[in-house]
Formats: sequence, C-alpha cells, structure tokens
Amino acid sequence: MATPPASSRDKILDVAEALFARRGFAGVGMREVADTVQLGKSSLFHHFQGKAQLYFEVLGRVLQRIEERVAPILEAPTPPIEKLDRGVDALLDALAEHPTTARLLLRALFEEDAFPGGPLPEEEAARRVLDGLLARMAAVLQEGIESGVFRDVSVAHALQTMIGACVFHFASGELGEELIGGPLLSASAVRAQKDTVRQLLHHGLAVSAAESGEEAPCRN
Amino acid sequence: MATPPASSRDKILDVAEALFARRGFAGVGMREVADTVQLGKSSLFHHFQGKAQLYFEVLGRVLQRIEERVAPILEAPTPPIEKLDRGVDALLDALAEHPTTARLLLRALFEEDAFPGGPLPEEEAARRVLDGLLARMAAVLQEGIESGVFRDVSVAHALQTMIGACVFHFASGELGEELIGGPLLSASAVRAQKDTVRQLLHHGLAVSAAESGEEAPCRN
DNA sequence: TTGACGACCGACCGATCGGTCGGTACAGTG
DNA sequence: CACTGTACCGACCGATCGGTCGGTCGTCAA
Repeated sequence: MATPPASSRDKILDVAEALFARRGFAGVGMREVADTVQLGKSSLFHHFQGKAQLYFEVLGRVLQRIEERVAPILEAPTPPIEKLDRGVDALLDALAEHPTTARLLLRALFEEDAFPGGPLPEEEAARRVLDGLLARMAAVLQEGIESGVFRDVSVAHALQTMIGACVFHFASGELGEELIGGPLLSASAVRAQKDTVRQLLHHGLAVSAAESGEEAPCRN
Repeated sequence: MATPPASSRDKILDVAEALFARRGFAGVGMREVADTVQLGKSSLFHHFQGKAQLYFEVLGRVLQRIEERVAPILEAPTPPIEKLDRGVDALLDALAEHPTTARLLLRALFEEDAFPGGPLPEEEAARRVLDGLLARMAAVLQEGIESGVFRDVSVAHALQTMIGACVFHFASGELGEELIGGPLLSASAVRAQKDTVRQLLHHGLAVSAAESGEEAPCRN
C-alpha cells in the first residue's frame, strides 16, 4: 500500500513501542518518534489523533501479541497443571520475542493516571484484552485448586506473584544483565528463566505426588 | 531548625517520592513538587542542585530504608532457610510500609538512560546500596544451594524471580486492587501476599524433607 | 485535463519545561 | 549597630512540549 517493507503507520508503531518502553509515556516526545522514523512531526498526527492514541495503540498491539500466544493454551481441554506449564512457557516466549514488551507492560501498569478527555477507545480495547487474559489465568488457578492439584492459596495473590515472577526477568535491564552476566534474551538465559519459574511453580504451587499420597516421581 | 513538624527539605523529599512513584522522573515537574510542598519553585533549587539530584536522593532514601530492615537479617548467623523466610518477610514489610516504594524502585529499574553530565554522587550511592543488598541476597541463595537445603537452581535467575514475586504485588496498583478486591496494603492483603510468597518459596525453592530424606533425590 | 485524495512537511502556537537571577525577610553574632 | 548566612520568592530565560494550519507533491479516476 505504501512503502515496500512496512507502512509508515507500522514503522511509527514499532519505533514508538521501543521508545515508550525505554522512557515511558512522559519521557518520549513526538519529535523524537518522528525523527527516528525519519518523518516530519506533523506526519505523526496524520496517522494518529495524538500522543495518547498512539500510546494506547502500541499497548493494544503488544497485549494482542501475548493473547494470541497464551489464550489458546489456557482454553484447551487439558489438565490445569499442563495449562500452567505451557501457558507460562508461551508467556515467557512472548516476552522474549520482543525485548520491549515486559517493560512496556510494567510501565503501563504504573501509568494509571487518567488521561484528559476521558478514556480513549484504544485504551478501553487494550484494557479488555488484558482483563480477558487475566480472567483466563485466574480460571486455570481456580480449577487447579478446586480439583486438588494446586495448593489452596488465594487465586488473586498467586496470580500476582506468578506474573511478577515471570515478567520481572525480562524487564530488569542492565541490573539483570549484570546479575546473570549476559544478555537477558539469549537462548540460554530464557531457557534458564523458564526452568526456574517452572521449577518454582511445580513444587511451589502444585501439590506433589509425595505429599498427596505416593512417592515422588523423578522427572527430567 | 525550620518548621516545627519536619524540615522543608524532608517535606520536599516526601512529596517528590510520592510524585516520582506515581508519574516517573519525566512525568513530574519541579513546579508540581513545589506547589504540593507549598513553596516557590526556586526554593527547590536552594535545597537541591537540580531535578536529577532530588530524584536520586529520593531513591537513595528508599533503598536505605529497605536495607536497614533486610540487611541485618541476611547477615545474622542463622540457617539460610530462616534467612530467606525472615528476609522476605522484612522486605514485604518494608514495601508495605510506604505505598510508593515498590513503584519507585521498579520505575528506577527502567530509568537507566544515562543522565547528562555523568553520574551524580547520589546516583552512585544509591546504586551501591542496591548492589550490596543484592549481593547479600545472592549469598544466602548460594549458601542454601551449596548446603543442599535449596534446589540446585541458577542463583541469578532465582534471585530475579524472587524479587519479581515479592515486588509486583505492591506495584500492581489499580489492577491488583481489582484482582484481590480491596486495598493492596491492607493488613489482610499483606498477610496473604506473605503467605503466598512464603509457600511458593518453601516448596518451590527449599528441598522438602520428604524429598531429601529417603527416596531418590530429585535433581536435574 | 481536471479534481479529489492520501501522505507528507515547515512554520508556527500557547503552554510548560528545568534552571537562573536578583532580591527580601529574618535569625544569629560581633 | 552592621554583617553574615539561610530560607525563600517572583520574574525571567531558552528550550521543548503536544498540537494546528496551510500548503505541496504524487497517484489515480473521471
């Protein structure tokens, strides 16, 4: 339709995503976005109504990407422990795919001051995607607890703790890289983080066979 | 010295802490800080060299508060599992005490763009406090793993996951309040979060008696 | 050839940004 | 009394902010 590789609109969204993740909504100027895309600042307002709309469109796109990966797994007719396992796996994959995602989402969580002029439709759309995802995750936990395969913890608190455990690694930036001694998104670091989270949840959330009755089956 | 209840300097720090936590470094203007403290904007520059110095002084104060609570526990001559238990407890208490702390720290983690004019002394001081705290936490994990009471996981990854699990709840804001259906910092919510984290770590990180005792030791 | 249209731009707007400057009020000290 | 230092302030600075406006250019249909 427009430029050969990607439309200007998509390029703006890509650039804005990276910048908003790095510096937050208030820390990014439309001028900076425009310069990076190599467009005039006025052109941004041709594609988007304003800074806020651009921001929420970026946010919605990111949430959509995650939902596409995770939601099918949580809806599949599989036992809750498998949903948990594969859901966490898919979530971490999604976070690892784009280096900006984790930071963008955490920042968005903090940016809860109401924007002037009432909520934009893009904001509400993004919110709906997030709420749906959270509800599906909570349902899995609930199901696992009711069927006795998960410990009897508060669903809400377990969900919050789980999210924190998953997301933090990918948002920890320089600090995390110093801790780990290498890039956060290297194949090995992602694998190690998956192992850590899986192990923590398997033993920490799921009731083990040893506890529930028989012996402890050793896997992997 | 100055005003009866608290010095202007401290009031500025208090207000700045709340505002930086809510809107981030770029989202807060010196004017807004000054208005809230009911001082002229110029007066802020009498107490602090500039916005960046104010910011890092706020950050350092927060980290100091946490270190004072947590460090003694991590240094005590107690078994690692008890250090973990009581350390997490103290950390969560510290986060619960000031509603702004968790957000401020997470935001600071993202704000890693170098500030113009090289790093300020306040920035380096805050960084040293944080590094020391992280090193002590890592040491506890290392000790636990070497003595066989913790699972053989990557110290760095476990540390990151643990921090995420602890901090996220207190930073989750409106979203978290909707999830748990009440204020994040109520006594009951804090207790529930402590229980969740403790349970997750106890079973997920520590090797249980059932596992380590008789049957085949589960490693990987 | 004309006209409509989408993409794009430079120039500009009022507001706000971090920060400076000169000055006032006052407490303490000799 | 004069002098000094601290706390504080209003006015102001250049730069940048989000956003608007009028207009140009190339494309495509009639």
